[in-house]
Amino acid sequence: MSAAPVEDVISRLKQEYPGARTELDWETPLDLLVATILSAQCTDVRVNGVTEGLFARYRTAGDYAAAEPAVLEEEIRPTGFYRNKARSIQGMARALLEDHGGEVPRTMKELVALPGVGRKTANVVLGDAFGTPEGVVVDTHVKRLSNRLGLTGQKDPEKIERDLLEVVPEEDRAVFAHLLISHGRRVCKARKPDCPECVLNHICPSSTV
DNA sequence: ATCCCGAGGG
DNA sequence: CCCTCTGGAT
Repeated sequence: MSAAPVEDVISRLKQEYPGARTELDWETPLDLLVATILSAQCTDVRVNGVTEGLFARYRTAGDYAAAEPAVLEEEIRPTGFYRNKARSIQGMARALLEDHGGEVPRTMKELVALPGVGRKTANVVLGDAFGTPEGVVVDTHVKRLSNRLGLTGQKDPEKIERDLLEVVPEEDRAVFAHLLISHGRRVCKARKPDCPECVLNHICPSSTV
């Protein structure tokens, strides 16, 4: 079967998940930036469990920069990759202090220049914290569902993003990832996709029903 | 054994 | 392109 029409995918998922948004807990752009760094290869439920206490203690870039590395490592340990993530957070925080007056920058170019921040994290911050998406968030769910739906045949996240930018309307850029992530977690799961319960099963080239 | 809102280095 | 980094759930 050919690729699912992206406008149908979006409209049906909007009906299914009205008000879909990030399920990471955050108050400030810095919170979201840290939470997104912590979310690598980790469920958002686990990230939220860690950030609940973390964000109460670390309110500014200076707080992260001043932390004892071993202490921060222990505080974020349950999210996995804790040494790399602690290094990323502290390097990112120092770069904010040195180059951006302690504030989170608002452009893709500046965000991806921060240690530990790639396009995925930058797209999350731009789309969700600032409401000015420059691209499309491609995480493990967006990657999997975009391939199953035939919206791309690529495996590399940057190539997937290029394909998606061509077909996803600009006004839906930010919500698109949240729709696919919501659906990916509840129905179009990695191990056992629940095709009989999927609202896209009639237009999905990978549907088993 | 596989997967979870990845990034950096080789 | 590949590999590594890490822990916890399923």
